[in-house]
Amino acid sequence: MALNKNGSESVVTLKLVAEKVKLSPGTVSAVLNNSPSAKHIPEITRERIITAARELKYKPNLMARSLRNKRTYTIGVIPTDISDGYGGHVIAGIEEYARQKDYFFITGIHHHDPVLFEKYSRLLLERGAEGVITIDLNLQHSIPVPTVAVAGHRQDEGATNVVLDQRLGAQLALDHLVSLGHRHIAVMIGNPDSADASQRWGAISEVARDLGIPIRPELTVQLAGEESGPALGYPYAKMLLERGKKFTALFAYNDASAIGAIRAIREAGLRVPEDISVVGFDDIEAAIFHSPSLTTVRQPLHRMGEIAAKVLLDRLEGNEDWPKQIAVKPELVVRESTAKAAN
Amino acid sequence: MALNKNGSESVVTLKLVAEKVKLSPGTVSAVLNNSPSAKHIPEITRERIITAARELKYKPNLMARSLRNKRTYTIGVIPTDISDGYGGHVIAGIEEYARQKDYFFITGIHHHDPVLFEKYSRLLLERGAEGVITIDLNLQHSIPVPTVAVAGHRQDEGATNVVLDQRLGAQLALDHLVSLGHRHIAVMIGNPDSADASQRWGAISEVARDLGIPIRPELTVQLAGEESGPALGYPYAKMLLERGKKFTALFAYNDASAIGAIRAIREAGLRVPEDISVVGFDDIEAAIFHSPSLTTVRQPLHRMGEIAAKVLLDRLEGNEDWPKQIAVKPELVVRESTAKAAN
DNA sequence: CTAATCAGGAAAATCGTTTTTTAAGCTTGC
DNA sequence: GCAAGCTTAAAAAACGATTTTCCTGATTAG
Repeated sequence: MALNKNGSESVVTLKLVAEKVKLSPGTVSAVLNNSPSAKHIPEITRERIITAARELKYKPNLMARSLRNKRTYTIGVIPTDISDGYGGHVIAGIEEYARQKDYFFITGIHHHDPVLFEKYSRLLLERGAEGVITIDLNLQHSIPVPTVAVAGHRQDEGATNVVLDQRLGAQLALDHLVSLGHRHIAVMIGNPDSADASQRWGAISEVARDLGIPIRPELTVQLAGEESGPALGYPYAKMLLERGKKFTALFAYNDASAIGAIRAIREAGLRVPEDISVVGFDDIEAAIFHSPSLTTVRQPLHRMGEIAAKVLLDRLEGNEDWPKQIAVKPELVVRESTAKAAN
Repeated sequence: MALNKNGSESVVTLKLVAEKVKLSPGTVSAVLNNSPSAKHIPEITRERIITAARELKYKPNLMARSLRNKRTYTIGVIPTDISDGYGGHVIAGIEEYARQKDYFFITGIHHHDPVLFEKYSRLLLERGAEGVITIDLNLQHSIPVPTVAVAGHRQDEGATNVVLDQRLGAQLALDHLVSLGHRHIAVMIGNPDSADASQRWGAISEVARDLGIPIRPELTVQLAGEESGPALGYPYAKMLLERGKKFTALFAYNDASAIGAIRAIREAGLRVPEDISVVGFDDIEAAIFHSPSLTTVRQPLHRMGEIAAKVLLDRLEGNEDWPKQIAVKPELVVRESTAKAAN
């Protein structure tokens, strides 16, 4: 039964501070919180109280405060995964912002299992979460507290979506390829399960058309199946190559599939980037570790986490005027996997 | 000002349950908690209470309970990083176990900065953390609550270390290399900052000696500096190669440095694994994404997180008989980066 | 001069539990 | 026949903060 050691000294309560300044706890509380009921307390008394509190290192007991205020200062975070190099980055951003604002966060990792999701979201609410952030979730289950979805596209009232500007991502990548002389560009379309797949593909085909190099259907494949990681990209890249249609660049759905595709390209006796340039998406760790290191469209995951936390906390603090959607801008990271078009 | 929606219906308190069964809140509480003071309550009354509570879906308010019990059911987790493919895995394990046991966890990510570490550990205690788990931390700062260190080697009273069995890791990797015919094995020794570096190097040289192929000093390099990721391994592998001493296998400090080393080896005109086999350590995501995919010693990070959580929670529940150290067993994952020795 | 206002702060209520104390109604023992 | 001892449960105190109500002098308005 561990007791509440707060730092080092024994616990100092409001009553203790009150005794020290010979005032009542209520008065001390009012002054410390600058509450309206303290407007008649003269400056000199205020200062006495405040210095006393500082000297004693008074820290309000959060449980007591929560009980009284009916606030828990806790948000729930529901990521698909945390160890996959996506969720972890977003969570790091959330953590940073939330801690700085003196909020807790608690999590439930569901691995895309709807039953677990259901269970954990209930659990988090029971635990007193005042709001929820979901990460990479497409489920349309309405949650009775303010919600922010990172890389989700929720339509329900009460939800804010933090999404990537897919149009810009497509623009950056295709501009880069076109400026290197590529005209025959193959595209891997994401698995329909993946939250961003359809929007990204839409953006890519629009931009390509605008650039005057519409994507030819015979140069596209759509990923499918349960696989994730590079094993996902490999077979589809192989299919693409076996069609025998010529292309000098491949815009993969993400970094993982790009890496799988590079393997397939090499096995077909071609080189990256000399024969085929490859662009990924996300900028996961492996993108820089790989050889050749990947040119890719970076998602500012940490920042997306921060933004999600900021929007949610603002709402919890009473801001009624919250956005339905926030788009963040990706950036292009040019590395070794892209080069001038072969001919 | 979000209120406490717990699930769907309006909040049901102990008093409500008490009214429904026409008993006092105290009695209901005693029965629900099976507390000693309820030992004279007859079975029939108990059942009435319990079914009523179930019907109303009564869930005790955690804040109120914590306030009264001086328990917070919260543990603090202090990782170096969460988005690096190490901390994230460990945390996923902690999360799973803690949630199942109805504990919260809260985090402070310090990125190896001692000032931040100091600040966050204080913060977590102020927040009521009853115990702390550190991840990959070598600092010797004593914390006034029960502590478990994952991949740390703390000597202070009150701390349990959850570590990898480095001896076994070394054994697995070297057995593998030796069985492939390697006799001239180079070793990268970890950065002294890294929690496991010295123990791992100790284990490797012991095992090598036992196998009759002592590691020759001219075939070792020690990593240093602030870099992490493959950029860390690259220059040191280069140095190693430039010495001109022959070796057919390299046991890198970890996967990241292994990947950097492979790059250096290739630039020197050699092939992996045909000319030089490379073994990594950790089994991060990039190990399988890389080409060639890495043979590596896998750390069961998720499991280490679970174990850490279990030990800590057992202690918090009153178990006085806790271990000072728990070693978990790595396993060898053979992939493409190792092959028969060249000659 | 009296009534209303105000300054300054104490006292009490409250949040929802848990735990300790008290108490009423029976039974039992002598 | 009556104190002692069970049963069964209510009542009250406590956890530590916040908020509302109340109180006492002093000041001001009419």
